[in-house]
Amino acid sequence: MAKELNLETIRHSMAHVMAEAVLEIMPETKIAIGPAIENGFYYDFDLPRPLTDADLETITEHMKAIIKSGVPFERKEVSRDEAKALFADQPYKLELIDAIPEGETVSIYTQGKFTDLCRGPHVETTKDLNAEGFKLLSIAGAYWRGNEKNPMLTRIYGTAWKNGKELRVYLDHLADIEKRDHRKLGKELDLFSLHEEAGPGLVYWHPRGARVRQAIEEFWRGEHYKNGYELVYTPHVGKSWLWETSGHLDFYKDSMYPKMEMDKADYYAKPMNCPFHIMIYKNSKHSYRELPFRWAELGTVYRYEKAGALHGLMRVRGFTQDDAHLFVTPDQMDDEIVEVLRFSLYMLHSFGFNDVHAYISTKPEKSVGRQEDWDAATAALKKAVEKEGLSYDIDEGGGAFYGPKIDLKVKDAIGREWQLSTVQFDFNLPERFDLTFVDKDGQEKRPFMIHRALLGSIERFFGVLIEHYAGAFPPWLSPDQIVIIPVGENAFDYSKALEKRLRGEGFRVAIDLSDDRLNAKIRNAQKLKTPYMLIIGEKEMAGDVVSVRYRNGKQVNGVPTADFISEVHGVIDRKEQI
RNA sequence: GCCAAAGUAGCUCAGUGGUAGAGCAGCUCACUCGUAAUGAGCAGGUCGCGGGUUCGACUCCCAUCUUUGGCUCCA
Repeated sequence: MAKELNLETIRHSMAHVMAEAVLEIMPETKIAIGPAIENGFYYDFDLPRPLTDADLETITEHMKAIIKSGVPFERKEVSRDEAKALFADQPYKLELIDAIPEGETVSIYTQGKFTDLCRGPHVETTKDLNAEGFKLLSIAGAYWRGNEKNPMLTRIYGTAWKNGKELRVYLDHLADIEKRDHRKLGKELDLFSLHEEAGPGLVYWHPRGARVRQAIEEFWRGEHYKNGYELVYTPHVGKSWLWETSGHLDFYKDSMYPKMEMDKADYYAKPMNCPFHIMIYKNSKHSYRELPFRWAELGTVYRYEKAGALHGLMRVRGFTQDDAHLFVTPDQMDDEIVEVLRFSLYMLHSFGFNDVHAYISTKPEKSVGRQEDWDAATAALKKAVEKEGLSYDIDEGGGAFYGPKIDLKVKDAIGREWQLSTVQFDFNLPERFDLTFVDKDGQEKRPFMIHRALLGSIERFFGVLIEHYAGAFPPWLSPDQIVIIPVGENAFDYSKALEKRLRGEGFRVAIDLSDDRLNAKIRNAQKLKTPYMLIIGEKEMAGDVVSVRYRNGKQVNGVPTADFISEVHGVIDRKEQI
């Protein structure tokens, strides 16, 4: 018996076993498709009634029995008509059979009493599956063939592994993901909240969350000045003229907050910052000598995301983009792209993301702009990515209609990918707003426009940071960098003076003057994941020293206060994690 | 928007067709404490919101809002 089994084959076979189990329980079920996916499998069903978690247990029991019965998976090639006869009472399968291209073999797999239309491959017998190596995870809705016009089927997700040990490792990983959930940590660490009664998808930054945001923004602004950007501020609303000209009203009206009527004009909350930066550009005539312009703004935008799409900080209706627009002459394009990319990587690394992968998206079928501009811009993107030595994939035809782009995805501490930076060419807006500059030859020419966001949205980026660090931010980002914990009341005055001294150093300092016992104070500081806890009692007061408890439990006693101060300055300046 | 589940105190959750309960947090009092929860007491809820059924609804039904898991979408 083949022992080197492919996980994908195991998972796909597991999906068939699940379908058999579901049919055993509810024979009138119509089956759709059941592929292997990353970490597991799913199968879509058209069921006679909704499922409950109890059903998952029953299905699991049936699956275990099928696995233990050790029946073989038998492949058979059949004609189209035979297949149709076999699946006469399975409408979804009939549709799939019709979709198989002429000339392609139609194959079916049978295990026990269950036969499925399937290309395979499968394990030899259900004995190759491990009854302890799988778990049904969730029930969800899914459109037949992924089209929202089609009926909604019930999808059961499961995970499957070679054995129970591998399954447990994966389930531990899922538990880790749950522990890092930014919505949970946001509450526990008192960072932010959302209020359904005040409007879904709108974020309230609490003082502790706002401190993190301020640290992010302060760094962001400083680096932008250093890198040749100018910072601008623009309004939050604008007349419909802006969005008619930009084309947003045509394409995205349904995703915009509805209009506000005022003085016989229609105003909209901005879903994008671009037209506003363009207004600044259009405020005067520009010479080639002035370009490039690099204008950045932490611009808050509003988009009416569908109710079901909202998710914590990751998908919201009001958010702040770390946006910038570059207006460049065609011959500045290559250098500017290289610089933007280098800057992006520097920023991502500063926040602790060192595993970055690039995705270049090229011209889609429907697009605006000249072919030679698309070619040049796409070539510039590729060159820049290669120059930075980034690994990349090309998504042919995946660009927006207005220009090619690079997206940067980072891997977090537990290997999940998040898309953060994006650099996009825009051949549309310069045309629509008739942007020009006067070139050397005295002719008016069209500048290139590049949109870019390094962090994406501050809200989402914050969510990613929370999950990446599991709430234990590096000191430069931590809401409280230091908490002072007096052992007893007689150390209160000294502790307050110390707090003042440390604040004077620019540190974010908290002090625990509650009447809790020392143990409880440490526990509370630990739960807030404060990087440095200073225990202050008789010994420390006597010698101008501090006893430092790090949040990892490490403890160093009797550190001269001045030494501690310079240690923390160093860690913050170098943006180190401790 | 679609499918499904959920909504009970600030948080985490129990509970029942006869108008609600715990732990933590909060407040008060006592203890003044040396490395992950000191003890006692008090207070806190029109059980998401609106209808209906019923002698009686937090519980059953309908509608609605929101949240969660997915699907679709994501300029």
